[in-house]
Amino acid sequence: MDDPQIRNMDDFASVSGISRPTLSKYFNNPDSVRASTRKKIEAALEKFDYRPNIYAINQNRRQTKNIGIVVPYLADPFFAEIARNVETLVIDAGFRPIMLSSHGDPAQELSNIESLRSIKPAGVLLAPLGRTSDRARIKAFCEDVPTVLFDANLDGVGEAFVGSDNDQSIALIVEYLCRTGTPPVFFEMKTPANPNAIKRRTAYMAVMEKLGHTPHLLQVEGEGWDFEEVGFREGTRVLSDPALPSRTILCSNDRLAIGMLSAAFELGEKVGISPDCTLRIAGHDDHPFARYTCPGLTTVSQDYSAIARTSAESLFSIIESENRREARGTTMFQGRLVMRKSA
Amino acid sequence: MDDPQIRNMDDFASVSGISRPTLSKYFNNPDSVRASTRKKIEAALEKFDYRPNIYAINQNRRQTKNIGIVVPYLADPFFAEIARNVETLVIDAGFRPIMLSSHGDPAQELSNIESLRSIKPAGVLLAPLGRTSDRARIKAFCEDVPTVLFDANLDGVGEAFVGSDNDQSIALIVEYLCRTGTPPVFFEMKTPANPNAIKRRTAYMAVMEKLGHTPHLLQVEGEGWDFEEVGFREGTRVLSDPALPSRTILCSNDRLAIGMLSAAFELGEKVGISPDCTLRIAGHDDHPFARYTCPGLTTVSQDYSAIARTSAESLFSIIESENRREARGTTMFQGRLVMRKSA
DNA sequence: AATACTTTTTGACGCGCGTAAAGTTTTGTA
DNA sequence: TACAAAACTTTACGCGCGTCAAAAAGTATT
Repeated sequence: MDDPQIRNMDDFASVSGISRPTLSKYFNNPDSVRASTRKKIEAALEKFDYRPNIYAINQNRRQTKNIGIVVPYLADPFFAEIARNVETLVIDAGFRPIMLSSHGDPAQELSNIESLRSIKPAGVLLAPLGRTSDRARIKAFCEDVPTVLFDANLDGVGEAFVGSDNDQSIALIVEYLCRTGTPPVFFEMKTPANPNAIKRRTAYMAVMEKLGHTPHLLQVEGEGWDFEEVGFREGTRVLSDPALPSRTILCSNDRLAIGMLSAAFELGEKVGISPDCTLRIAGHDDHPFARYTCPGLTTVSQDYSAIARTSAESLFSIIESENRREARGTTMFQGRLVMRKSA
Repeated sequence: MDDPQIRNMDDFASVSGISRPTLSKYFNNPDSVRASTRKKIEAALEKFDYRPNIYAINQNRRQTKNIGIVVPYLADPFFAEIARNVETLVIDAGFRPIMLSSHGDPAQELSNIESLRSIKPAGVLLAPLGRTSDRARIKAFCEDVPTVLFDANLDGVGEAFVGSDNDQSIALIVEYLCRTGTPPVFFEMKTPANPNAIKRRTAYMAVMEKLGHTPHLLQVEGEGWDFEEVGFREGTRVLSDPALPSRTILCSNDRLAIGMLSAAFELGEKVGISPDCTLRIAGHDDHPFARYTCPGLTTVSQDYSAIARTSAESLFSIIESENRREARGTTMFQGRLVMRKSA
């Protein structure tokens, strides 16, 4: 780093011996200038500490390099993990990720996309809240900004959707549970906050009917995103109820199951598949902590990295193709049964 | 919303009947204009959809309204939770939070602060990686941008530090464990990734000496941030070792403890304080999931929201005082014993 | 009603960079 | 060596807003 303070691209043009428009081309895309010029510029960059002013750049470019990433609840390790995957892909593709969490709140979700609008992103990767999302306002946003939905779908909103096939994954675990013991009841929140809850409920109903069993829903009270707490509190209640229709419980997601396993432990229930067990509990998602429950949680895994990669790549291709609207694509990945000891 | 497209502040000046410089004042600080003009402007904002271009604003203002928030690992619920607290405070104070995760990687941490530099933030709230952080480069950054450290300290870096008093909190739990049973061994990673590990180790040594007991460190292998995995794998090994010096284990953090509880369960150990138990396990942090382990994890809580609030507020006051350097302040909050059933 | 004070308007410049047009140099090819 | 194509330089304008100075208008005080 040398002495003369480089204040702008003009200064840097002087010291590097390259004209400003060429520098501008270079910073926009280093491969767009001749190799010999590129070398000169990069040699100068070594010597002098200069970075283009990001605000001046974005003010004038019709399209920024920003990509918004919005997830429903970042403090949920499932979303934290998928967001981390997406973020890395966005950086590697040469974009600037702006990560926002809706904190489970539809108003925050709207405020997030409005705040994204003001930074004129090249595109947005949105995992919506789902049921509680303001579909109309989000749709309006997607008209203006190329957006790919992931994790949860909103019919007809955005350029594409990438997620898990809940029908398939729920069928997978329900069939497994039926094959290896008594058919499961389905444990969920009456007014579920998590995005795919309704899909999973209907998938459970359908596959139980198909297998010739009577579906049973345990729809418990509870608001918000503190799923473990709901699983624990309502699990304690449900497990103490002699009218519980089945001792095999499929939870709508792993976090509910984690809470319920804790409740079962407190109640002295022995959870698992061995003959002396009194209860089976299964979940859905393969949450990062699911393998450390007691016993380890049997669940269905979602392919985090495939979902992240596919949604990011389809956004990139939409951005590159100058937003020309093609048919709205839907990609759904298959769940995989993760057999541990809880069911 | 009316028809005429408002493209910039000039357009909005026309339709609102207020001059552009006055509008500029208003958007900078609504209270800086007369109430009557404010009303006129806000009436026009109701009718017309206009928001100042954020890039043009920030290009010209010497100070932006951006505040960077950097945490070591956002997929760790502890940091997710504290980051969520901080983010809310930043928004409420009228700033724009830019949340970044270092993903446990010192190179990423540097890349995060460099990327923050380019958006010219008014200030930064940084929870450093600690031991592995590039102290010199971070210090250099803090010379240019007002920065408050939280969670982990880097000596002499930044304007202030806000965190937990590890000496006090470790003493609290060690004294409790000694009072109620055999003195604990300390379980940690040999080369710990989490920021406060070393502080906790030395605090454990000191308080054990003070109480007249021989400290024992179990320093296990393991890299990275997959603490539950380390706790499980090495916990399995350690618990099977007949030479284990004490059946009371204090883990350096709750995530290690969660893994170890899982290992204990697998091994058929009964963890807890009742007479028939063979093992006691305690942690540190009061991790969001600590109450759902089997049994519930006895630990020391950190005051998330106090740390968040104090660090945010001290940054705000530094920003308002125009960065005039005062003495570097250090605030440490006391831990609180959280007695559950594991110890 | 006259005065002093506050607020707004008018007009103008600058921020740092994107980008276009026209002219000049370099490079690749025959 | 000549010549066309590609890359670069020069010149110039524009983006949307911050900000300043001077003039005008509005408000408060006596």
